[in-house]
Amino acid sequence: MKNYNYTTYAILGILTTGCRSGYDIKQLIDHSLNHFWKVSYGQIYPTLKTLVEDGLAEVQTSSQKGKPDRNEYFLTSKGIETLKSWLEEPIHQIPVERNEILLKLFFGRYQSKESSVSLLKEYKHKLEDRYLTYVSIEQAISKSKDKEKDSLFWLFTLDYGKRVTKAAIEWCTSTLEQISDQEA
Amino acid sequence: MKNYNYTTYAILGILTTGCRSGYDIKQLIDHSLNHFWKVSYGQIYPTLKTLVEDGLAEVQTSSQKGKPDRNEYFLTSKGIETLKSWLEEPIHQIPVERNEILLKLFFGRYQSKESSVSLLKEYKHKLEDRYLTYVSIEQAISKSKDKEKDSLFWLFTLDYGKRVTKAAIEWCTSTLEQISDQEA
DNA sequence: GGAAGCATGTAACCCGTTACATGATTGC
DNA sequence: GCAATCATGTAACGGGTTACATGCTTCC
Repeated sequence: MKNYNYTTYAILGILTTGCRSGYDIKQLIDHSLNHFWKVSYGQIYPTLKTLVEDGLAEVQTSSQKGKPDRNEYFLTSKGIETLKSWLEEPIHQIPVERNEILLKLFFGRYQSKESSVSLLKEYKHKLEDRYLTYVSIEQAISKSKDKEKDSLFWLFTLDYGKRVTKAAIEWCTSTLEQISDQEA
Repeated sequence: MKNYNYTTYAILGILTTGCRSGYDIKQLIDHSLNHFWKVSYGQIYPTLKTLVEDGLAEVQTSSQKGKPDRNEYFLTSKGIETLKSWLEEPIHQIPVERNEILLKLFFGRYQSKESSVSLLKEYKHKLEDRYLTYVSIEQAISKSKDKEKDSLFWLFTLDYGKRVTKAAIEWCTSTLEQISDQEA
């Protein structure tokens, strides 16, 4: 079986959730996977094309009144098999997150104390925003009446986001304290 | 002032630490920045070339007995200015970490319970390894007699790695429990 | 009249990894 | 004799973002 990149598997997976068009896929990613996965239209449309070429999906163009035509994609059984076999594959390696603030802090000696402090404060603020976003998405999923079977798994990914973000916020607090205490 | 990519700033920063050659830079990154930054030779050598072209650094080729020639790079004052002004710039956005295991879990409904469990266990194991690596690097830095002024900042970045990794490990434990409890 | 949402798509560009090429010395 | 370490570099490829192009409808 041919190997695809992660983006292709992500799209394959999203096609199982009821999303059908490139536009739908983008919406779902932006609203539900955004904390650990991003995809642009520049990837989505070409990928959908190759899915069809490789027989993993089929297209159907539907006309709608008042809206542009939609190309709707449906997984074939081959598509479902490809997805499932990827899901069963072991994880290759945990990614190294490139972190701009750590890079700047690493060279902190060449920076004023004030500058390090303001970078950290700003970063902390962004993390706090992110945390609140996670909480609100979590509540939206928990409250939704049509408890899909997916929702448990979606909550797991949000829980990950919350825990890791919280740890990062605590690190900001601790680091800010240490920088302030230093040669006070 | 021209804008460069992060890799360029990373290399600019590393040149302040006493590393002089492309080889040295790679060594330092692999040993000290590896938990939040990676760079390959395919980036280092071309970048060093453009640093010289843009007047941010100067080269000096030195012959050594028993070893190949080394191209040693030294920052110019323009290079130091460029680094400093980047350090003072605010962070643009916190990165979205692409996470393969979250992507697979997101589609967990199409996967057997056993498969999700084994993915998580394997992931947890890798995180635990990573955690231990951080601890040992931390100890090496703390014990080193020549306490450089950099070491405090280096320890900050390791602390970040430890905290975030620990949170991720705890998430694995919690998620594994929840999957096991489910329709037991 | 204008913004926002729906909808699809391409081309240029940037960035990064991998594989390849070369070659000397040291230690097992 | 072989592996490892030191050392530099390029080319091909893969992946991703951004900007651009198009155009209709609905709501303010």
